[in-house]
Parts: sequence; C-alpha cells; structure tokens
Amino acid sequence: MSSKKVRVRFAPSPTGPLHIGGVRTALYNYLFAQKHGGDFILRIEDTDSQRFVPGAEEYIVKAFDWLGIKFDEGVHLGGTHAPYRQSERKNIYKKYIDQLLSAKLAYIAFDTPEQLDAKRNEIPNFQYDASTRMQMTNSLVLSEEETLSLIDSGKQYVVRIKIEPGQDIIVNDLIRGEVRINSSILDDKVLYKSADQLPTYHLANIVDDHLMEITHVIRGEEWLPSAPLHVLLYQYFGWTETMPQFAHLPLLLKPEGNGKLSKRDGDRLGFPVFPLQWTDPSSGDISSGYRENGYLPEAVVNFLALLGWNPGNDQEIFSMEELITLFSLERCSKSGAKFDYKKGIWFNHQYIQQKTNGEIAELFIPVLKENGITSDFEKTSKIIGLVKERVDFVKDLWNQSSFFFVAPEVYDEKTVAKRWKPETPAQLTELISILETIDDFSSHNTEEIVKNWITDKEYHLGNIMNAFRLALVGESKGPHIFDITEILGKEETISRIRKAIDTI
RNA sequence: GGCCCAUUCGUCUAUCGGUUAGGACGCAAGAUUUUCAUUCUUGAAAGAGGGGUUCGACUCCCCUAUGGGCUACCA
Repeated sequence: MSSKKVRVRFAPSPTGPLHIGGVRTALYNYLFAQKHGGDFILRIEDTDSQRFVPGAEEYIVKAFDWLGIKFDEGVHLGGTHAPYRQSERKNIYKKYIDQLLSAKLAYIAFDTPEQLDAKRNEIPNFQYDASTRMQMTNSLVLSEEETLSLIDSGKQYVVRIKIEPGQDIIVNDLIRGEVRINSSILDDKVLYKSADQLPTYHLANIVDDHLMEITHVIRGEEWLPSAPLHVLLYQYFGWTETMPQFAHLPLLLKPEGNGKLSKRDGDRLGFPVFPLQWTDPSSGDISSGYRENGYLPEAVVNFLALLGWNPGNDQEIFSMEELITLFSLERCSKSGAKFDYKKGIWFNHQYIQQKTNGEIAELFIPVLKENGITSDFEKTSKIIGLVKERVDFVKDLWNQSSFFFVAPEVYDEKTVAKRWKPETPAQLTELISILETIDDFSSHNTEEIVKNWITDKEYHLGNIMNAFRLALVGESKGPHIFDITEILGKEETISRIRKAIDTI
C-alpha cells in the first residue's frame, strides 16, 4: 500500500439521467474516499458528441446533492485539476496522442467506417490488430510522405493504439484478484476519433486519471474487458509506477429474468431506476425518480450500499457515517445482484419509522396541500405519530390520515353491513349525550368514560366501537379510536356521529 | 462465434477445510389489536452437475452446465 493520498473519481457520461447502478458505483467511491480521508472527484466524460444530452450534467449534480453524496472536486465545484469536463480538455489529449504517435506506439489509420463495415462482413470475426493491420490503410503500410499528403489533403483519420501480440497483460483487481489476458485477443482500439476530433474514452480516461492523480479506479464490471487495454496504455506512457489500482464492481441485474437492469424494467415493474425524475428533452418522456416516488435519500443509499457489499454481520440499517467506517472493497461481492425493489420499500419503511414526526411533517405538509388541506405543524406531527408505522412512503400517509382532515362522505358498504346493527343509531345517539358531558377530551379520559358507559349499560363493546369508528373514519381502519377523537375534538366527533346516523 | 467474469434458500447475502449452513426481504401460519395496519412468534426454503486434493469440502483445483459482461471513430 502506498502512502499517497487516496483520490477516486466518478466519471459519468452525460447521455441521460443517472442510472441507479451508476449511483451505487458513485456511492462506493464516495465511501472509499471518505474512509481513507481521500478526495472524490466528479468528472464529466463527454467525449461522445453524438450522444450528448443537454441537462444530463445538471441532473447528475442534483441527484448526488439529494442523495448526500458529496464531492471534493468536480465540474460543479472546480478544483486544482480543472477543467473537469473532457470536452474542455481537448488540447491536453492531443499532446499525449502525439507522444504515442512519435513513440510508434500508435499509428494513423485512414479506413472509413464504411470500409471497416465491409471488412467485417467479408471476414468473420474481423479484428483490427497485428494480424490484419498490414492489409488496411494506415501509416504502417503507407510511406511517411503518403501519410502526410493524405492528411494534408484533408483525409479523415483516426489514431489507433498499436498492440504487440503474444504478451500477457495482468490486471490486479482489488475485488477479483489477478486477471490475466493475452494481448493477442486485443484489437488496435481507436484512441482518437475523426468524427468529433476528440479522444475515445480509453485515452481520455487514462490521461485524466493520471493527471488528476487518481489512486483507485472503482467502476462497473462492464469495464473489466477493457482494463487490459488501460493497463497497456499506462505502460506505453511510462506511468506504471503511479497506475491506479482497479476494482470492478458486479452489475445490478433485472429483478426478474435476465440481463442488466434497464429503464424499461422500472416502467414495467413499477419502481424507479433513476434517483430523480427525468424528462427526456427530445421526446418529452418522463422517467420516474426515487425522490418523486417518496423514497428517503437515506433509504436509497442504505439499500444500494447492501447490493454488492455487506459488513460481514447481520446489521442492515446503516447511517452514511457507519457505512463510511465499515466499507471495504474486500467485502464487495463478485457476482451480479438482482435488483430487489421490494427490499428497497422495506428500507424506506424503516427510515420513515426512524424519522421524528416533525421531520415527516415537513415532507407531508406539501402532500396535504396537493389535496387541498392546510394543516398546522403541531397537528400534522401528532397525526403522523399515530399513523406513520403503517406506511412505507410519505405519500401513503394521506390514505391513512385523510379522515383526520375531511369527514367521511361515504361509508364502506361491507363495514356497514357487518357493523351497523338495528340498535346502533339509538346507541350512538346515547353516546353523543355522553360525549357532550366530557370536558377533558383527551384520549385517555374519553376512553375511560365511554368504556364505563358501555360496561354499565352492558352493551356489546365491539358493536359500539366499530360503529363509532365507522362514523368517524368511514371504514374499518385507522389508529386507536380515542386518539382519533382527541385530535378531531368534541364538536367534530359529535357532528360526525350525527351525520352517520342521518345518512346510513 | 471469440474473450473475460461469476455460480449458497425465489431475492440480497454470512460462512475465509470440521456449523443442526446463519440473517434479511418476500411468502405461509399463529399471537396481539374492539377495526385496518404495525409488531411479535413460528414455519417452508439453498451449496448447479461431475471429477479430483484432503482424515474431512459450500469453502482449494479441473471439467461441464448455466448466468452475466465485452467484442464501435459509445461510454
């Protein structure tokens, strides 16, 4: 282990909203950086001008802000290694391309995409590599004069890495151990594109990681096959001494069936795959987000943390601070994890319970507003205290508590059939007169008085109470009945009983 | 097709050669609750298959099978 300061990065491509798998990768990077007192950098890899989507970068920044994942440097913060947007680092890459070119570790290729396609159709398993490059149009087969005159004539070209076949390349992965592959199976990857005059991911990534002094590259498993190429690039540049350590994280898979988790799974199964809601700027399509679906950021973080990592014991609920102290790459699993969104709901339930009634009230008051209700903080908090254990999401609170704010308009038929006996109206009228005598309408006091009355009269407790509930709530649900009457107050309670007697 | 990675209950996972293979989600049953939930208790549920190595393999090695990823002038 080197004593260098840990520096890690999350480097998304601004091609759309941030996928939940990307969020997990970023989270692990963040936890790792925090744990080692290191830096966490947000770098935007926008070297594909074709796929650039406006607003994506802002979305990414907002999403991390909501999740509580903080960066030390990045596009939105600046820093000592700015700029952090690859499109703004064009000139930097040019220099390194030239370095590779003059060292004869890369070469210029003039083959057009059409020619390459033709080649691929013609030869099965065609690969641009040591076995084929001498049959193509590039600076290896052309003389220097020919090459230069082609460039001068404005002919489009790419720069390809020149890979020597037959050598073993070793990638030391912190999660998977040693991965050894032979360079013969690698192709001469394009490092510099003619299409948009920008480097490809591979080149930009290595140059930036080097320049930004990245010590650990923690990324998704989809990068494992290109890791040998990256190692080779570090060798070509002579940067092996400072080459970062790699850790390839297992992928997040579809909840059912096979394959990588995708946006469509979320739509189909009814759960978000993005942290925040996203509106596609070109199609106008809306993809739902965790935040808009009522998830608490702490719950999302906790849930994601456990998808591919565990502390080795039975603890499941963790604060960010706990995750930071407990996290380690060694305890990351190697195999892909199916996305169990039902467990995500359970986590949200846990966090709702953990929050104070006041904290939930802050979130619930806007929901009340949407339903046309204005309620003060005190009352709202009190109601939340009575119903929050029955909900998974803040928005569910409305279903569970609407009767506190609005008297029932209709009475659940089934409950009426079961609970409304012929003698009920008379008993409830009697109950009204009892309630009218009560001055202290607190839950405990009202309960004692009403129950004494029922006992004295030898009425059936269940019948009275259920009819009473039906009058107040409109159906057979809800918290302790005298907790409801306390909040409703004497006047409203009595008025609801009258209304029930009149309408049923 | 080629290359790489992986494989414990339905799902997420613990186990770092000797365990009645543990926990959680979900599911089922029961208890509590005057209602509906919550909660609690209990239960069903797993080492892909085949070879080795070893006194002894879920654990180490090999093969097969299965799953996943990559194979672009995308990241």
